[in-house]
Amino acid sequence: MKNRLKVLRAERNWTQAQLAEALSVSRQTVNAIETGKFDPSLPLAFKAARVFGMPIEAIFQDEQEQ
Amino acid sequence: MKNRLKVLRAERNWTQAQLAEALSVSRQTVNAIETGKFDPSLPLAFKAARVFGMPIEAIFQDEQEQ
DNA sequence: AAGATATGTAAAGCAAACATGACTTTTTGA
DNA sequence: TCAAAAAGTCATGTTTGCTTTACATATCTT
Repeated sequence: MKNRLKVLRAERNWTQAQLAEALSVSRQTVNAIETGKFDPSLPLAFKAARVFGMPIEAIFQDEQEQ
Repeated sequence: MKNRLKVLRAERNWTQAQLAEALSVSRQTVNAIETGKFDPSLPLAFKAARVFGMPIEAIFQDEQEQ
């Protein structure tokens, strides 16, 4: 699962801490997701979609082509 | 998190077991998600979107309006 | 009535998604 | 240059997604 969080954050000049607060998760969680340590839960992905005002698919991409 | 899995299944005349196989999860997992016991992971939501040929938002709905 | 099929549910266990706290490294700006 | 801010990382703990096994119930056919 790839994601564009870092880019979307940069476009808005947000820090990981600011995004974390907008999503009501910890800064470490945002960092871990950005660096690919784990995938967000579905509810968190929905929150991100709401925060960025775009569909989930525009933020997260399934890299499993299978 | 609400979902339309039961309806989408019915439209296709699929059993929970058939959907489970298409998603490569257990039948109990499909049942638990349908009955709201827990939310699917993001990768599993992507799989469902691929199986049904529609965006994640057309299958799962965030009911938190907050 | 009896068997087959579909669904619901429960318990136990594992792995992944989070949390908190603390520390190090990198980037930034005055 | 140097300090502050941002980002990265590690350890530890809790919660939740998901598994397997097992059993109960409902419906449908024969």
